[in-house]
Amino acid sequence: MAVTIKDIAKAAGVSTATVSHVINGTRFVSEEIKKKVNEVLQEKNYHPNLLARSLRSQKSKTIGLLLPDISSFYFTGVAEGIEKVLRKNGYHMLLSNSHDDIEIEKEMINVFNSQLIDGLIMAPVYGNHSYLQQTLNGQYPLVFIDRKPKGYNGDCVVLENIKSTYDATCILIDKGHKRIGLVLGFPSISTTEDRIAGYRQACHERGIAVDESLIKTGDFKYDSGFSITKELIENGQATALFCASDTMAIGALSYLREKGIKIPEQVAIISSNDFKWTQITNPPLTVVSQPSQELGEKAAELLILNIKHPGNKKKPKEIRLVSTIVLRGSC
Amino acid sequence: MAVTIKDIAKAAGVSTATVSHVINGTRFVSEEIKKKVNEVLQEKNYHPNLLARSLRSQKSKTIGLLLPDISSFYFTGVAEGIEKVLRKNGYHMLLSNSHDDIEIEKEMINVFNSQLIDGLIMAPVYGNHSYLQQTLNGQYPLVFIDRKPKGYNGDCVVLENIKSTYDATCILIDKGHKRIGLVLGFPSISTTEDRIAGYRQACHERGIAVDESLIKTGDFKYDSGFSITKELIENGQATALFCASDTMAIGALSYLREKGIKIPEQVAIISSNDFKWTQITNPPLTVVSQPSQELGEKAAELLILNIKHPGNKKKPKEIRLVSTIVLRGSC
DNA sequence: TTGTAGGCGTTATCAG
DNA sequence: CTGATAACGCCTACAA
Repeated sequence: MAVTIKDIAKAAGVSTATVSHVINGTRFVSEEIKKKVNEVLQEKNYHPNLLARSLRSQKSKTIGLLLPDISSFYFTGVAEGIEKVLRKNGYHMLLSNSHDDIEIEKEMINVFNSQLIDGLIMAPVYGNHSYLQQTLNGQYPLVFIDRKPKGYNGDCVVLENIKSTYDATCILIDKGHKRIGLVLGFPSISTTEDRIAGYRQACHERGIAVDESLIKTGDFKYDSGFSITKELIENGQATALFCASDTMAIGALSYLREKGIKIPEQVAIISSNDFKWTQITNPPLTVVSQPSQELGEKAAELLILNIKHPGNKKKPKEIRLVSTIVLRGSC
Repeated sequence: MAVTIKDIAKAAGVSTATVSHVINGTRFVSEEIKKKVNEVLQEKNYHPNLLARSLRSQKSKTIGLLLPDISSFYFTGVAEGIEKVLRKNGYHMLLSNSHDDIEIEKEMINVFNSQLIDGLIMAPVYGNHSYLQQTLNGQYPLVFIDRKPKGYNGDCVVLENIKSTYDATCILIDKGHKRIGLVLGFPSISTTEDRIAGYRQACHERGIAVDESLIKTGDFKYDSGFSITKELIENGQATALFCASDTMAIGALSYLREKGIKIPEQVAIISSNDFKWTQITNPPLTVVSQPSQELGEKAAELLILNIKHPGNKKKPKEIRLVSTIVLRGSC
């Protein structure tokens, strides 16, 4: 049995209230008693029961993080940024994986609803999130990351995907490409839609007709990157590709390499996400360097702000971070 | 205020005990009452307060996971394996990052000691772990992963690093290399020591004298991979490299590429960890494919076993998983 | 077959 | 300045 505040009180000859106040510094205690209590605390190696504390204080100092894929390089960077800020503020993180499945997402939210967390950061999966209206009764603040959910309005921290895809497309067009294929993630999530919008805008401004068959959606995974690329090259005669994720880009590169297609001579490529390994492919990849850590930090800061000031129920806040394009040999 | 069991009891005209028993199916309740209670439960959208439940039952159904680097591809795979098994068993996961710093590790363990978790999985950082003897009073079971700690004995799930490094070294020696450099992680952690042991054994058996200056330790990061490689090549005249982590291998490759050194003609390379991107470097990397997900799964299974059967205090169990070498163009 | 009531370890509200 | 004591929400003897 772990040692409790009661044990300390008895051993120090004071009340539990005094012990609690010594621990938390929440009201005046004479130096003498304080010293005595601290001694006993040390001696008995006391550690507060956070469960009991949370139950009583209605604050768990824990936030939930719901990611669609915890082994994605991108989301891992986000998680690290979040963790950094949480640590600095004395919060912990309960991590879950929605596996990009809305049923699992709902299930996890129900778990989080059990007073376990003071706030939630989530990347909403593909699907309709209007269910959050009922599921979540403003029990705790919520910050969306990476994607804006459908059917629910809330604070979010996202990337300027319209602009970065616009820029990337312009770069490709300016290099003379007319058939640029998009290797995208899930359809009808905001990042995918934004990317398509940016692409269309660039094509439109540069006077290039958009061939819808060059816009393909997948699931962010290697295999879909591979197969979409195959289609775009074989059937679509694409001469350039924009990949929405590093993992899909690896799939794309694998296909190109397998077919002996030269980069960038025959097919140019720009990928999202900048990781160390993008420098050592041959040629090195031109990438949209997404500030994943910073996104996590901003989200955590915003969430903690919302936790500390629950009153601020104005219109949802939206933070947009810009990515930068790093030009390398692949285009 | 969230709806409690008391509210349900009042609304359904029964006692809290009955409600609790209906929820948990823990004693007989007449069909009629059961139906009524369930209706109210639905209607009021009740969710149990897991904190209160945990406080009462002394079980939180949550385990802690302490990793040295949550953005490492390898540990991310481990986390995913753990998460998978936990989910299947109705457990949650509290994730923390020790940043390979023993002070942070201690601090996090103290947090975990606060009855928050039913068990802990951790990859011990570089340093002495005898402090665990006092810090941990068998409050909850603990499973170490990836590395065996110094100064503390406990269950662990690790990789057969002696054998895999032995095999890798043999491959390089058999290709005619006599000056094989080791690009390792932290000194005196078990994985590093095991790798050195495997290397020595291979050299010894093949009649090659070990030049100690070819054995270099770092911190698993890109920069140390880069600088160690520079040293090994420039000063050590190494013609082959074994890298202890993917990230260090990227650093190594960056250096080699920068210097225009041909792989594998001038320098051969074998790296730990098999990720998709290792296939698209030029040439594709020969790797020690480490079963990171499986390691996570095994660790979680072992931990849950220990949680459910606390009596088993025999000698610490040690599970060793074998890696397989995937031959590609880099050696 | 169901209800009452005590307690898990804290914090917070009273008194004193 | 400090001590009792009542909650927090749930589970579970024990009673009825």
